[in-house]
Amino acid sequence: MTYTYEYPHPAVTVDACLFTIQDDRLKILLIKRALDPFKGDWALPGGFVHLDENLEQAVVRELEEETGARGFYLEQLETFGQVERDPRERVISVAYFALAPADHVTLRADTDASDAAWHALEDLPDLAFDHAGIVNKAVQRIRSKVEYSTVAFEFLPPKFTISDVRQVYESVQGRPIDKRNFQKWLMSLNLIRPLSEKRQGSHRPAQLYELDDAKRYRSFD
Amino acid sequence: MTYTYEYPHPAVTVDACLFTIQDDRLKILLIKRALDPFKGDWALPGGFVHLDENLEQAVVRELEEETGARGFYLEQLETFGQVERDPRERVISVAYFALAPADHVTLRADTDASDAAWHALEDLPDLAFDHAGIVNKAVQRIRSKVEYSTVAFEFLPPKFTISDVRQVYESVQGRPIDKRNFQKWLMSLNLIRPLSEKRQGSHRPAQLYELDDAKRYRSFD
DNA sequence: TCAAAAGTGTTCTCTTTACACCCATGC
DNA sequence: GCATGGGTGTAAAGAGAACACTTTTGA
Repeated sequence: MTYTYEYPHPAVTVDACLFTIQDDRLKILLIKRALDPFKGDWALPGGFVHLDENLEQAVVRELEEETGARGFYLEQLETFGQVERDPRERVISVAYFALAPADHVTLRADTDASDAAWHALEDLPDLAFDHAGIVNKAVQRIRSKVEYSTVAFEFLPPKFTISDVRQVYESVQGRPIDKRNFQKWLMSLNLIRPLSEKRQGSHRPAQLYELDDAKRYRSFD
Repeated sequence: MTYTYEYPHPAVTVDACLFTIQDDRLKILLIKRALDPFKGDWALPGGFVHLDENLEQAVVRELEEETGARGFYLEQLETFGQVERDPRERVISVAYFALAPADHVTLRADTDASDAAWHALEDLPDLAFDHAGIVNKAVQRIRSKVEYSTVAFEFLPPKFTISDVRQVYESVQGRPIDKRNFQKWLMSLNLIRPLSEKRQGSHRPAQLYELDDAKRYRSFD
């Protein structure tokens, strides 16, 4: 079956930059392409938008296919439409970024991808298409968003300690943060509630907190 | 002539929110649609992306057709792709916003538009498609961008007074700003250079300045 | 001489930063 | 008892906000 139009139409894809924090490093999910073009190269998960689904639905579908997980924080990043970005035909890609706690995701390769893996940002392989540029933009966006909003909590599981939160900020910003100042600041935001549990370890137990759900995502100011 | 594809393709358009400041108010350029759908309604200027042009080129082309002007500050806003947003076929629209000094633009209606006019934001007519939502997003974006970058200067002509700058900020933010604090802040940024001219009026002449071009667009921090 | 906008400093408040020691647990 | 990360306060500096009068011109 074929589809015919009076004017030429581009193809439209969605691509996702799914980030998580693992081993105190910001990491991104990449898939190894099983098909040409760029067969064997690493690339962002993504695919063509179906005509009967919204853009967000397309990203959610693609991410679910790759990771088996749902319910990521998802936000549109930017649309990339350079004429020559895909050698096959004119392809306009709407890029999204998504955030998830590492344990929320179970990787599974599907038909489009021969492999899927987390990659630390400081150590990325060469990427297919213009995906390196997309990843750059996404990283910039997350770094700045963490400064003026509560997105950082999207990297955390439902129960967490204050040190967990601080480590997220340190991983994203790539620098150490003063423990006392950070705690004071975080508490002044009134975002989190202490639980009656503590986390045990071979040291003093740490108070666990949960995010006040009404405040799950907000900008400061 | 027709165009045939193996899979269905959406149409892709660009839409532009061109803002200016006129009479101390933030205004947006709208065109009155000459054709169905939404014939006779006001809408954002825009049109279909040609397959041999980049997205930015498409916006520049469309704006030039409507206004006869070039060289706007232009930035991608967001892509709108709800399934039902256009009654004709699946249309995905990449929205941009553009800023210009009022005197940079001469309106001219072309074949697609029976009319083109500036509209104050507090007094917008009903808009075609989902354009009201696009305008909302664009206004939010400009308001916040003015706070953390030098975009405001894109509303100003090459020579301006400090009061001119302040009035831009007041118009965008919709509230008065303390004259002394504003001047201190602006000067501390080291963005502008005094000229040897002054602007005359029926009051004390005002020092004219120009923007240091190396600093035309930058974020604070 | 009056109306209109230009130009100019100081004080106070609040926010941000720097910095060091004791605590509770597991081994 | 020692190693590990958890938990806590104060002082100094810097940024932002409040606030009023004199100057220069054209009419």
